[in-house]
Amino acid sequence: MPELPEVEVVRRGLADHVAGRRIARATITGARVARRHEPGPVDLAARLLGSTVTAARRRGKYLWLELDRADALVIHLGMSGQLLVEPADAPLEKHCHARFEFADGDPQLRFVDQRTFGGLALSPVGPDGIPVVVAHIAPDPFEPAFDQRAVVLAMKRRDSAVKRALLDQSLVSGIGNIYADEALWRAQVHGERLCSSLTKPALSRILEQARQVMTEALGHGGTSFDALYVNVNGASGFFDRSLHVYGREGTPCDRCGAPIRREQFMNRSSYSCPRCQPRPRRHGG
DNA sequence: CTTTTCTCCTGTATGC
DNA sequence: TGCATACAGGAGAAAA
Repeated sequence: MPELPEVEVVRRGLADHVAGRRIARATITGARVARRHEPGPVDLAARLLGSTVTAARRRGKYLWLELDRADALVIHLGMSGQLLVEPADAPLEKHCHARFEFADGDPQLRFVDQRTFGGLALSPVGPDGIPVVVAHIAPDPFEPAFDQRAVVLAMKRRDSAVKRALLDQSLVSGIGNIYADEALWRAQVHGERLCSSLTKPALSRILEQARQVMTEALGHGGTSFDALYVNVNGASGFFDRSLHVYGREGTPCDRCGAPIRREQFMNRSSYSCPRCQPRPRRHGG
């Protein structure tokens, strides 16, 4: 559920409340949250002791805390991960997997994750400033390193559905199921159209719409459907009120009035307008 | 190499 | 009321 705008909201919260502070104690429980850290959660916690957080950074849906040491603490929220800034005496959440206490006292930072698709890892940082465990992810549309022309060319060469390409983080990062559907509605393209069947300007428009809808969502504090996605203060964004297709099966299209349809694609729900986004005829063309 | 499918997880909603 | 099932879906491993 957290996609680029939601992760960026969390990153800003970390920058405001955690940057510049020294970790006095880390408590990481359960092997799963630290599954990307081979030596395990206890070792991970021990290695963080005494480190000062120098910055909070992001690429796509990946977050990391830059530290005053070689490695960065990489965090992925997965489906349901939350980073919460709270006083030490706040009741412990049922699915709290990590707690960070700082040398200057309250507030502390907690990683809470119901479905445990998220996780923490320590990673060296490459010369480009990107942690090596994040290096396989392409730049997101908000980065200076994002080269839209190159992404369009890479998509054009692909023999797969355009929605699949939008969700492929090695092509362009940060886009998830919600914003992919919203971008495709705005561009008036069905997600099962093959990339290779779309013109370069059409592919370019889709990417533009993706960036645009994520910009707007960020301005609204992100999208939240159930209380799972929240910022570091536990508050939900309200961009869900501005969605045109996602989660709106049967309601009239905001452009033409046709009832929004829901289809299965890649074992997930896809929402689109049957009139504005006609299905491809045969092989996606 | 490219592309697709499977798997991980738990709370909530729905159906019989 | 209870039990079973579907669903939410990011990302990496595995398979095709």
